[in-house]
Amino acid sequence: MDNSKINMTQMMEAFEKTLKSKGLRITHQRTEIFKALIKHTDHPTTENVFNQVRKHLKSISLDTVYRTIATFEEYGLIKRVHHIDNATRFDMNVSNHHHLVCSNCNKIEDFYWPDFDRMKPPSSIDHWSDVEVKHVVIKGICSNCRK
Amino acid sequence: MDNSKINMTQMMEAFEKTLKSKGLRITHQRTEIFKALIKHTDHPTTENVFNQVRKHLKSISLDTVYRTIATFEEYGLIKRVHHIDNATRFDMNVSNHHHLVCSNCNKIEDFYWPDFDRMKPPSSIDHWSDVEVKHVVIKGICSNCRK
DNA sequence: ATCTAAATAAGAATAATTACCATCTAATAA
DNA sequence: TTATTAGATGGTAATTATTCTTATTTAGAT
Repeated sequence: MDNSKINMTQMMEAFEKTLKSKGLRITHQRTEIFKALIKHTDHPTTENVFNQVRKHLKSISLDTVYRTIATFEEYGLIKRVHHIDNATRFDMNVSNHHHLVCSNCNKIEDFYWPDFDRMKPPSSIDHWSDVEVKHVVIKGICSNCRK
Repeated sequence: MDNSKINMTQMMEAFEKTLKSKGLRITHQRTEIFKALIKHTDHPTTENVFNQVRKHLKSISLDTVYRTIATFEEYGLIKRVHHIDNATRFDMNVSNHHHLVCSNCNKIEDFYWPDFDRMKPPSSIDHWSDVEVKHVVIKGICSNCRK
């Protein structure tokens, strides 16, 4: 068995554990949607996920994908990426990371920036409380488009 | 005459100069839309602008507001704010600044962070070129919602 | 004042997302 | 294992944001 399958199994076990601990049912649809999200690490739209899941579950409805993704987001299993074009995109990477967005093709790439993560926000925002997200978006031209 | 009117006059003159230099016509609609944007510094949606302009130009069409805002954006007169909720929002502040977003009421507030602006992105993104935007979004609870 | 390309209004079309409700099913307990 | 039931789903309609189309209007040049 190759590594990707071992990881997949581990991820699916963690997924089921999370759902159970939240009192959420483990349905065929949720399982397939989660698998699709693992497979699509390139910030898919809801439509992308829908099409992927349909390959294995032909009766899946788009609304279920919307609802399920919202549920996953609510329980921290995925992150909603601030809209870049017109469709919302999602990210299985829930660790602290940032985004590169290609001005040309709208591709989104994750990157890490520990030096930034360690910075304290300026005192001018002290009137805001519960700062739980500090996210950087950098726009430029990706290596593909530069060619 | 109070200061706000002096500033308004200056801004409108700058606006007309910009349009002329780009070969764009100075229409009644564009003028009213620009005035509405000056008035609405709280990151309005297209619909917000439309409603404001309608007070003075009852025949304005929503499509004109969309088109005009796109034109203004193209020529650097306003900035598009990365979607936070479902509607796109705009910002008359085209200087280098960042956004605070309230997790509770979705209010967007501008802030400045020179220490961040001076930072060089991590070398892990060196394969991207033409980095022209480096923007931070901080999420928290605004002073109003904290009360 | 006239002309013409650019801009607009009105409404239709499209795209993304959400709401509704009848039906189905996962999880629990008998 | 089966019955029960609240939670989840499918299909479709509705809503919301945005863009397109086309006939008409108008800003700015002549």
